[in-house]
Amino acid sequence: MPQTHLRSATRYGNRPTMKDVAARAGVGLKTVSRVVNGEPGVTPETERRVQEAIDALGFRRNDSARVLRKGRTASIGLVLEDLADPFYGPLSRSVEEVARAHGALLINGSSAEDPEREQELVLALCARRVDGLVVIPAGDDHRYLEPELKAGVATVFVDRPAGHIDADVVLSDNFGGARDGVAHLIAHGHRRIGFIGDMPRIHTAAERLRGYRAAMEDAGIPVADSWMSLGVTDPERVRRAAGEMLSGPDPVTAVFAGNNRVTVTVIRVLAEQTRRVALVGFDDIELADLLQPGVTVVAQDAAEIGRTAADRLFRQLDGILVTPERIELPTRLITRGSGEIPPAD
Amino acid sequence: MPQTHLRSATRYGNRPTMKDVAARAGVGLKTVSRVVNGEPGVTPETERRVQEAIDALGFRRNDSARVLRKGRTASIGLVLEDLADPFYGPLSRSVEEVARAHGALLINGSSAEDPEREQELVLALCARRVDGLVVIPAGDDHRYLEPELKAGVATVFVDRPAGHIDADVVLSDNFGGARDGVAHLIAHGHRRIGFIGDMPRIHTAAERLRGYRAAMEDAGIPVADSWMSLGVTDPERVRRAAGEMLSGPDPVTAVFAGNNRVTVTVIRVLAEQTRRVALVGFDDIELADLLQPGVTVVAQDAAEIGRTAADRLFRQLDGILVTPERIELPTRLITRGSGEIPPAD
DNA sequence: TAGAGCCTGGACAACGTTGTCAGGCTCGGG
DNA sequence: CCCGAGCCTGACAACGTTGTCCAGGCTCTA
Repeated sequence: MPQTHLRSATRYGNRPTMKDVAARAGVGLKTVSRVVNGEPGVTPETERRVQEAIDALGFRRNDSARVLRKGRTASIGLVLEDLADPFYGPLSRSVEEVARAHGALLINGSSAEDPEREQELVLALCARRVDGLVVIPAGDDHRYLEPELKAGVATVFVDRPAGHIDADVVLSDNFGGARDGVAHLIAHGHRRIGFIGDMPRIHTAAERLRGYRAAMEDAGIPVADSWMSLGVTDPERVRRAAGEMLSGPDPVTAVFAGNNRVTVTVIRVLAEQTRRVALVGFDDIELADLLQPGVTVVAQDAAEIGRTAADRLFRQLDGILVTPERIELPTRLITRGSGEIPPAD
Repeated sequence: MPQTHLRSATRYGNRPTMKDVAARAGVGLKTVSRVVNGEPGVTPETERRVQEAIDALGFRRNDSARVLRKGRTASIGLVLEDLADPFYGPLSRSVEEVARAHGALLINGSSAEDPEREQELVLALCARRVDGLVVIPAGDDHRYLEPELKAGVATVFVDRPAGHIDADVVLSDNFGGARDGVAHLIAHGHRRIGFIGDMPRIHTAAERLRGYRAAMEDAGIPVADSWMSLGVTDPERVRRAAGEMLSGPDPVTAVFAGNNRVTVTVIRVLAEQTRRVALVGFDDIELADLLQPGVTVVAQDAAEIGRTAADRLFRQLDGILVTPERIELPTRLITRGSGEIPPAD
């Protein structure tokens, strides 16, 4: 019995509880609770005594117990691909900002594009009873979330729709953006245009590829297989892919890069070329305007996407929304030079 | 009484509890707990029945209750300045990676360089009983953390030391890095070198300024006041500051930029100059090698800093460390061209 | 076949907080 | 002087889980 007491006392390294504060202030437990939560009905004198005890003991309310009692954690989870990616930093920050406005904290997790890890993270967040989830999906089957949705966990998907479940999704107009970007190249006289992008099993990559194809078809240009390189993002392979489409029997005069990582590598490759090759990239990159030439991109607004998703999440939590929706945000073509280079052949 | 039951049932939107699972499986509550936690002492047959009930009900353990009971949350907090800053993304990611290896989740918070907000965030994290804290300080007085430290919250400061308390800190060798960077300019013949940095009340800024002064003094070069611009980071003011030191009566032939944001703006200003001015920046920036000329920088390894800090945090949690230490990580001078431009005067 | 020992399962308290409710006090009016 | 209204205060249960402890049934051996 004394042992039990000892253990409980060292539990959080001797953290005082409301009971301790109450004892020291000579009041009841509930009175302490009232003071801590700013509830009315406490005499100034009593409040002063309690506050004194709180300061003296360094008391800090235990939110775990509070959550258990109240059922709301005032925290939301954000599962994304990789926080180190410059696209996700601002996105995460804007989600945090909205959460903060609603008094909630943000728990971040990186899935590293691994579906299993995504599920693991999401379920861990659910076990902590986050009030809501913003998920940038890595996998394409999210039925494992059904019990959670039924239990009332607000959920918004971002960047790619959820697989096999009906949920809100906020994303950029990947198709339209890519189509416009490629059309821009065509408008500048290009016909042999290369495409380097991620695996089509990734929704954004598939949509952008579709946009590329649509633009080419609209212009009546048949696409050669050698112009497309899919499932390629690591620098080494992008380098090889770009090299091939630039030197083949039917060399391209322009390249459309499917995402920011690809764009960066393509810039490097093009810098080594003697021939001038046009480039439009999907996603903006920092300092793109300072390069020679400036890099023309199809930009998405990561912060705006995050804000929109988080807004929707909290509206779900307020019980305002019921029907899952798909929200597509427009992209913006930013011309800086690289996309306006005329074909050299 | 029936009302109470109704409320409890709708608490988390009808989330099943171990009690519900136990009832459905026809076993005791504790048996469910054992199955969920993989504890021994359950027949395969019983386990099967329990597992079935769990799946049927979509049960997910409530970690809030678990935490309350066990005293460990398996989560750590990271308070930084701004997750959208390219320096902090990789840092956060590497902290997350270490946390993950220890089975912990990461809660992120951005202080926006506001001391009050920092404190608010840190205390909110403490109320949630995070096991540990990694803090990039915004304020310079952290005595408010004393009760927490005493209560056993592991804490590591990053980038700047804690104020008025004794705690671990992991940072770059800001002084040495800046001194080396400036010495590099001096070695290339410069004598009139400008310095643009943040307010000296920020530790890193002060250290870098000290490094600048040390390098100049080592070379026996007296520093003119008009060469130094402190407390300047927003583009507009950097622009003005740079303009002044480039056009004054005693114009500089080289600039040392105190952080990544300053560097970017200075690059823009220099690009507009006819005269060629040398530049070395503190912090690496993306694509720095693709610019004309490439940007010479003093680089810190954000990921390594995060990893080191998180490692130390968990070592504290394992009870291995006792004495707070200051760990300084080396910086690396990366020459790319802009720092090797000879003085033009 | 009886007893010892092991294995499985369940009852119960506790973690720290908050919602409910009732008791006691003060104050003013009749 | 008494009574009711209104304000403070505190006792108590409950949130969902896990640690402790004990009971009952089984196996194995003598």
